[in-house]
Amino acid sequence: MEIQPGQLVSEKEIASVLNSSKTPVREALIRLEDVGLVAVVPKSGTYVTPIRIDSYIEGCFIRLQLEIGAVRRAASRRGIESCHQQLDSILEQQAIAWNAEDYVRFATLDEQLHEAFFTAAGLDGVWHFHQKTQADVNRVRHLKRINGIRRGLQVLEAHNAIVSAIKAGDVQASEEALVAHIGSLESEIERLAQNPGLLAFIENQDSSMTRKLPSRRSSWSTRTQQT
Amino acid sequence: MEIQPGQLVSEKEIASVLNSSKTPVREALIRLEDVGLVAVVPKSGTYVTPIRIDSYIEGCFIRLQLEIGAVRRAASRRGIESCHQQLDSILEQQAIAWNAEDYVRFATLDEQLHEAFFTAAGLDGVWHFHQKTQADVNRVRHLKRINGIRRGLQVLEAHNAIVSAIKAGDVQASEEALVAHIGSLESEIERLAQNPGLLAFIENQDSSMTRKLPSRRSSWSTRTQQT
DNA sequence: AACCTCAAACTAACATACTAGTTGCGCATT
DNA sequence: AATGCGCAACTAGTATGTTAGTTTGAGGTT
Repeated sequence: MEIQPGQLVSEKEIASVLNSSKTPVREALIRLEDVGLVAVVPKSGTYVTPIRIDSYIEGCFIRLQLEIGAVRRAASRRGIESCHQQLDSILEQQAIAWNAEDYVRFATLDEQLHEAFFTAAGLDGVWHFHQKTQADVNRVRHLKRINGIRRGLQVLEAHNAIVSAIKAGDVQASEEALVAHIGSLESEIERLAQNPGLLAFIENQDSSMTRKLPSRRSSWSTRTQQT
Repeated sequence: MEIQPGQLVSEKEIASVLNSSKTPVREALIRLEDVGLVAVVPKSGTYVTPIRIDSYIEGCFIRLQLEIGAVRRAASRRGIESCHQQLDSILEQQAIAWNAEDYVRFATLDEQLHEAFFTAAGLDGVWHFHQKTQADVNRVRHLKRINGIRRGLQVLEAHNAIVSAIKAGDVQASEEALVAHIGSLESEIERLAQNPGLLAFIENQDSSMTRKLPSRRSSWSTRTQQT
C-alpha cells in the first residue's frame, strides 16, 4: 500500500536498491502478478494495480465459501483438543491486543485465527491457496484499519461465537456464526468505495484521474511468444 | 501425465527442444511449481511431483465449496437466460460426445459446464483461481478416464439435475444436486489409490519404489537468498 | 493552435555467461 | 567386500548483455 496504484514498479530500479540483478526481481514480480497486485505490460512496464471491486467481491466469496467448509469440518472433527486450545489462546491474545489499541497485532491475530480454522479442519494447504485470492480483500482491510474503520468488539464477539460452536461440535451453529461474521463484507464495498481514504486506491472508471495503465493497443497474447 | 513422477524436468533440455533460452522455460516451471505439478529443488533439479492424496482431498474440498456457492448464486440470479442457454447447449453436446464415445471431448465439455456455473454466478474470476488448485484432482480424473473408469450416464444425469435447479431458481435443490454429483469424490481416493493404473502416479510412503526426489539435506530456505 | 512524424529513451522479454550448491561414482582405505 | 572420501559432472540460481516493442516529446506541417 505504500506505492500508489498505477505507479511503475521498475525491475531495474528494485534490483539496484536490493543490490541484485534483474532476474530474481523479475521472478518476484511474476508472483505478484499471479496474485493480482501488479500488472505486467509487455515491453512497457510493471504497474501497481488499483483495487478492483470485482476482485474484492470474488475474494469475499471465496473466503466465505472456504471458511464455511473449514469451520464445519473443524466442528465435526474429534480429537483436536490441541487445536481448540490454540483457538482459545488466539482469542485471548486478540482481546488483549484490542484493549491495548495495538491494531496491527490485532489484525495479525485475526489472520492467525482464520488460519487456525483450516488447521483445525485438517486442511492446512487450503489456507495458502486461499490467501493468494485475498490480495484485494486484504488491501481493503488494511485501508479500513488505517482509516479508523475498526470494529474490534463485534469481531471479538463473532470470533467467540465461531470458536464456541466449533468446540461444541455444532456444525450448523459454526456456519451461522461464520456467515454472521464475514457474510456481509461483500456488500460493504459499494459504501466503502465512497470513503475518501480508500477512493484513491480503488479502480473507478470515470474519466477523472485517468490511470496511466498503458492501453495495450498492440499485438501481444496474454503472455509471451516465440522469438 | 506423460512424464512420470520423480522424473527430472531439465530447464536446459526443454530450452534446447524449444529452441529458446532457459529463462522463459524457468519462468514456466515456476508457474508449474505454483500449482504443484513440479517441485523445484535448489541446485539439484526440477522434478515432476507424484499425486499427493492430501492435495487431492484439498482440491476436492475447494471445488465442492466454491461450486456450491456458484450454483447457489446462479440459481438466485435473474436475467441470465443467455447463461441458461449456454448450459443447455453444453449438456446437449456432452450427451452427444458420450454416445459417440469421444471421452476427451466429454471431459472438455465437463470442464466447460463447470466453468459456466461460475459465469452464470457472475464470478468468472473465481474459476481461474479454482483451476490452480485442481492440479491433482485433474490428474486423477485423467487417470480414471484412461483407465476406463467412466460413469458418463450418472454424470449426465447429475448435470441435468444441477442445471434444472439453476434454471428453476431453486437454490437449495441446486446445492443438493451438486453435492450429489461431486460430494463423494473426496472419499473415493482411498479406494482409487489401490488401482494399478493409478498406483504409479500416487505418492505412497512405503519403502518400496522409493521416489528419487532428493532429500534436501542442506541449507536453503523455502526460496532463494541473497548472494 | 492542433495535428502528424519520427527518433530517442524508456520498458520487459530473451539470450548467454557465470556462480555455487548437489549428487553420484570411482578410488583408496580399512 | 564394505565404507568413507573427493573429484567431476550435473543442477538451479544469478548476473549481465542484447533485442524488440512502447511511449514520449520535440519539431515540423497544416
